[in-house]
Amino acid sequence: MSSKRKRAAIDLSLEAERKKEEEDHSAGDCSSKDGRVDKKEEQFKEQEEDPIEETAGEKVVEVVVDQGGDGTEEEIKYRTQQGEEMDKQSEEDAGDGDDESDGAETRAEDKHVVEATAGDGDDSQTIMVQDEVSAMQEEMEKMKEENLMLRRVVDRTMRDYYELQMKLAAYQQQPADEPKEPEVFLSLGATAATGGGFPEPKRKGQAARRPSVGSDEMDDGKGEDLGLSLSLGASSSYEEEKVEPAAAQHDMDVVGADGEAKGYALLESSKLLASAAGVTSQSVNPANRKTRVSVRVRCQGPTMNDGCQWRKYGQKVAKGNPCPRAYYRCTVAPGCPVRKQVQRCLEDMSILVTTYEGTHNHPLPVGATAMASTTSAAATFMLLSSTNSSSSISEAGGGSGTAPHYLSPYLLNSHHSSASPLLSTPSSMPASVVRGGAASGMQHLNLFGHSSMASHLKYPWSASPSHGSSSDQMAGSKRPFWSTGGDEKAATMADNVGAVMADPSKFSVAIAAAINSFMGKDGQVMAGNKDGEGTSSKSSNKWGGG
DNA sequence: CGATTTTGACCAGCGC
DNA sequence: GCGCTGGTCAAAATCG
Repeated sequence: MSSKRKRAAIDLSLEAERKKEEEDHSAGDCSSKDGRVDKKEEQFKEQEEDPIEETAGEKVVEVVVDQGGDGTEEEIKYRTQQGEEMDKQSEEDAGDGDDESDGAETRAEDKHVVEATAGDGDDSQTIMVQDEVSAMQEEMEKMKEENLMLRRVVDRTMRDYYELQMKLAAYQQQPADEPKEPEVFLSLGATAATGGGFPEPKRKGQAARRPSVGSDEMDDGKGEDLGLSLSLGASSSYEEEKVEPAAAQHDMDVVGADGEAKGYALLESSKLLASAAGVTSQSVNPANRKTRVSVRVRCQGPTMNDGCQWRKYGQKVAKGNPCPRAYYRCTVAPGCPVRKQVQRCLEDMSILVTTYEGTHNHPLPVGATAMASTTSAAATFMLLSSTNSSSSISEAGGGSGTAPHYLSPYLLNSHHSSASPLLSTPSSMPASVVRGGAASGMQHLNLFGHSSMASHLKYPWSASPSHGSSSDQMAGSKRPFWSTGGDEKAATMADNVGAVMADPSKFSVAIAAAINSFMGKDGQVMAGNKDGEGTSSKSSNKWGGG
C-alpha cells in the first residue's frame, strides 16, 4: 500500500511538472492549441517588439495594412505604444484562424483606426506612414518566419521533454518493480504476439489479410504485436464485446477484413516491443446504452492499472472461457457507476481484457486521466468517424453521454501523425460476435497495428497496479502511468490517435466533440450517463448505499 | 477493525 | 415455461 501511495505521489508530482512544462512551452501543434502557442509567441514577440518600437519612433502611430481582396484580408496593425496590438497580430498569425470571432472584432477596431488616420489629412505624415508600413511589413514577415521556427523548436522541445520524462520514469521504476516482466512493457499489454493483434481463433485465416503495414505479423517473431484497436458499436445489450475471445475474434475479423484498405498506422519504432494494447470502445446510444471501452493488455497481474480504485464485487466463469471474469466497481467515489470487467484472453492468457462501462462521476485520479483521455478520444473519434464517414452508423450521440471527461493534454498534440485511420465498417464485423443482436453498427478502428506503436503509447495503464487496493499488483505496475517503460519516442496517445486521423479537420472535430462532452458534463458527467447505467443490472446500485 | 476479496446464490434477459 | 448465461448481491473470509 505504502509503495503504491508513493507511486501515486510521484505520478502526481511528475504530472504536475509535466503540465507546468506544457504550459510554459505550450508546444505542440499550433493548430490544436493555438492559445498556448500564442502565449509562447507573445513572449517571443515581446522581445522582438522592442527593436521595432524603437524603429517606429515614439509617436503614437497606428498603422493598418489591409491586404484584403480575396476575402481573407490580412491586416497588420502596429501600435508603437501598445504591445497589446502586436500581440493580437501575432495571435492572428499563429492562430490559423482558430478564433474567428475575435479576429473579426479586431478588424473592426482596426477599421476605425484607419479612418482616424486617414482623417488627419496630413500628406507628409501619410508618406511616413507608408514607409513605416512597408518597413513593418518586412518586420512582420521576419517575425512570422521566426514564429514558425520558434513553434517548431517548441514542438520539438515538448517531444523531447516527454521522451525524457518517460525515460526517467522507466529508469526510476525499472529496478524495483518488475521481477516477472523483465521489460517493462508491462505497461502496455501486448496482444498476442502470435496473432498480431489479439489472439483469436479466427485469426489464423485472417492473419494473412492483416495489413502489411502494421507488420503485426512480423512482430510475431518477437512475439508481440502491439495493436490498439478501437471499435465502436451500437448494441442495446452490450453483449457483443464480452471480453471473451469472441470479442477478440471480432476485432480481428474486422481488422482483417478491412485491414488492407485501412492499413495500420505505424509508429516509428521498434524499440519497444512488446506490448500490444487493444482498446475497443463501444459507445452506445445515449438513451439507454452506455459506453463500453475494452482494453486489451498484456499483463501478468490480475488487472491492469488504470489509475482508478476498484472494488471487486463478483467473479464468474463465462461460457467459452475457462478464465473467470472479474467484476469491479469504481470506488473512487461512492456513487460512481463505472464498472469494469476483467478477463484473460483464452488464446493468450497473458492478455488481459478489461472492459470499462459507464462514466466516472468524479474527478479522476491523475493516473487515471490518461486512460480516460484515451478512451474518450477513442470513443469520440469513433463517433465522429462514424458520423463523418459514409458509415451508416449514427451513434454520434453516444460520445457525449459516455465519454470520459478528462481530456488529456496529450490529446491535444495529435496532429503530428500522419498515418491513415483504420476504420472498418460494420459489414466486416462478424455477426456472431455481436450476440446481443443489436449490431446495428460497429466500427472498428485499429490505431496500432504495429508493435512499435504500443511502445509509443503514453498510456501504459497496464503498467501500474490496477487497483489501488489490490494486493498483488504486478510488479511493473508501479510505474507512473505515463511511463511505458523504455519508450524512446514520445509519441503520445494523442499522436497515436492522430495518426489514425488522416484528416486533420476530422480530428479537430473529434477534439472539439471531446471537449464539448467534457465541458458539458463538467465533472458531473454522470448525469447523462446514469440513465444507461442500470440497464442490465437488476439492482440499481445498491452499491452506494450498501 | 475497516476495507476488500471470495464465492455461492439470486435475478433478469434471451433463445428454444 | 424452461434452461442457459451473464451480471449482481451479500455473507463470510481474508488482508493490512
